[in-house]
Amino acid sequence: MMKYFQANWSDGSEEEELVRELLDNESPFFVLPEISTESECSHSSEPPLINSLSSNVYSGPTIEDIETALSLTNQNTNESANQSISRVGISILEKGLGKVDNKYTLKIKSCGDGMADDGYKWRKYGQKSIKNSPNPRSYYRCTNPRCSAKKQVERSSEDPDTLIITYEGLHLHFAYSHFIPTKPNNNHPYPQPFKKSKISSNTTQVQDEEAEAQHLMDPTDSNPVVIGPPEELFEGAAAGTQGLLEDMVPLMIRNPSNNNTTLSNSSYSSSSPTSSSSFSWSPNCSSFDVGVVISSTM
DNA sequence: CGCATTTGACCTGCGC
DNA sequence: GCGCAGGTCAAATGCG
Repeated sequence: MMKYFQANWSDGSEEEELVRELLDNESPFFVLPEISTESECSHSSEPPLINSLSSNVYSGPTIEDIETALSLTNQNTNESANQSISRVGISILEKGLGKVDNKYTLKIKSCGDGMADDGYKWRKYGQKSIKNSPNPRSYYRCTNPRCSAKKQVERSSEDPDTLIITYEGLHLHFAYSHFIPTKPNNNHPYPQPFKKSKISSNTTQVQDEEAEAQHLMDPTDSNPVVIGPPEELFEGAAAGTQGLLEDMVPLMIRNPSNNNTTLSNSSYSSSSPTSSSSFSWSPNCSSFDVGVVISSTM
């Protein structure tokens, strides 16, 4: 099932994008539980306190580091430049965000009993006690049937307040923010919520979608990356009966005041200055690997 | 009633 | 081959 995903992981852009999201303290994608005397997490209505937390939560690479890496990505196109980019990426990873076997590990302060909320909707599918560790590890899977991104959350044995989150796979949600600005004429600025569908009852549809994704990512295609006009892709997703974009809803609800930030802060708003104003689309923009999740454990 | 979580069973990979 | 540990599945359970 995952075989057609492999080819894209070596492309550093996914890594950069994933790193970027993991570190983006201005993004709504990583909302930490609120630090307050009321140990209650602010989920949907409170703005993230990332800025105030960042120094406590994460001492590794900053978004500026990622910006630097991304800017280098755009300014350099030849092979030597790519090697430079790779070095930057490695540098970023070495600064605190761990990467092991294509899994990204992020250590954050849990700020109480709540777990970090990265803004996505995860479904817990398992929990295991780990040998030599007093803390069990929880396994989460993205609830989007087209996204098989997973994450593992465990509490650090060294610091009970620190959560170790291991991300495996690239969220297709990365692509959402790139779709949104492309529909300025749409009456609804954001994708409309879809009626939540049961995963178990949509097996056939999911299979169809996976087949579609496989088709889109067919490495035998003459152009496996450019899968068509992005607008068509967007409309196809938005017009479909499957809630491809449904996860955007909690995202928007979570940070309604951050929508502009989300949009303007989209990775390629700054990384594609020379691209068409209507859309940023290039073979290097692999965030459009819709439905693509890179699995490192195959 | 629908959905998420819990949790024990099962599967798989790896080292001995 | 066997045992162990990590990862996943799925029935049971809880909750709104």
